[in-house]
Amino acid sequence: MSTQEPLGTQERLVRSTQELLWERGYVGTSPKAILERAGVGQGSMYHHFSGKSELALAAIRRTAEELKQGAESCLGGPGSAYDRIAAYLLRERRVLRGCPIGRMTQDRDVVRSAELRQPLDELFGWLRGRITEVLAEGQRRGELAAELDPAAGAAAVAAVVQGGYVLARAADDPAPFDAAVQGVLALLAAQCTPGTRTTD
Amino acid sequence: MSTQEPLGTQERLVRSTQELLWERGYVGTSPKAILERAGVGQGSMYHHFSGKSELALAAIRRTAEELKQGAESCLGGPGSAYDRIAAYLLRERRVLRGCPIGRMTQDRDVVRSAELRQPLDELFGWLRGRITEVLAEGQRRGELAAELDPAAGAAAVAAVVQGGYVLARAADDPAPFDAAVQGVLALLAAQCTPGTRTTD
DNA sequence: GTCTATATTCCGATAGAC
DNA sequence: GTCTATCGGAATATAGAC
Repeated sequence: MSTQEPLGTQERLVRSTQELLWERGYVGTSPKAILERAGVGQGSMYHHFSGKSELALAAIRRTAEELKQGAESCLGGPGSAYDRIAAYLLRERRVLRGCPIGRMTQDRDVVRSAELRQPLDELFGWLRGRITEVLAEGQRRGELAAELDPAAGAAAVAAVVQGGYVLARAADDPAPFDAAVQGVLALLAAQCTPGTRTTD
Repeated sequence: MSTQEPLGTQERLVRSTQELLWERGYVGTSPKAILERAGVGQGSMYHHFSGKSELALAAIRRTAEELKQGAESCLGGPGSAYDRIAAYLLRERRVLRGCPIGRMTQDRDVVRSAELRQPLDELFGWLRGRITEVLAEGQRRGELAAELDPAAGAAAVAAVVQGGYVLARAADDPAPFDAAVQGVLALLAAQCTPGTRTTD
């Protein structure tokens, strides 16, 4: 279903910006670098976009949407609540690259702009809400202990992923990420009624 | 015990750099901004330091050492293992500012330099090890379930803090940080032998 | 729509006076 | 030790030809 025809100029600009924001952040990404990666001239960019920030907004929105789809494909899958959380946490990731959206929260110009921050807020808000739903559903089905606070548990799960990236990048090694994920999964497993886990 | 005499030029440069790295990151911090905040001329800076990266190294080392002392004052305190972890997690923080060291992991120039990354690696390595010790000690004392994996639990605890900052900054609201902390604390509490918690 | 000039400002560092 | 002057290059954008 993925189209194979050559990409338009505008599309190439957005994709180049997505990559560069991930690699270098907003402050570290120059229009010149975007143009070179996209293989277009300066005039093209300022024809389609008013400048760096508008282009970044398009790129951030696109990336956030992609992450949302990816997370939903795990969290909305089959299996018990634990299994779906585990599927999300154990998903293949290029850990040392970090989270392309989480990274933006460390960029001053992004967080200070209501417009640029909005997609981050929406993505993580959605994510915490979605995990909360999964946990609450697990409780209703009797899979998870009734004492568990779904919203707090969801925040912890989402935080472990984002913090795992930080620890891994500091160590230049994915191991701390994997350890953090195993840690929170083991804690969550202790809340499970026996026989409700497929994973592990 | 804190000295009150006016700070030397070198010291003012280091402290200004610490602040600016926290606020703007490495890429976003210019020598000019450092000089202005420190109230010194350009010549002074290049007299005491070879350039931006050497100054950043001094500032990062200093900040990492300060964070280590602060964490140790919680983790090395009195009480059960759970209490000490809780003291660390519930410590007063200016959440929306984020972690001054965790932030550096999102800075390309920092992570790519072995020298600049080293203090981050050391701090988070120490932190995970220290929390691991606390959890293992709790197990030996019979406070915590023997099934708990101390290293994995420690990684999860450290990750929740770093990820909590990310979620809070995305939302421009400390609430997700607090929720994540409560979430992981509740999961940890479920591993505790009754009567071993002072906190909560 | 896309290109090449050009403008202005800042970055990071060096030179050299005091 | 500290200051000001200066430098080569990059960042971000505008102007205007094609």
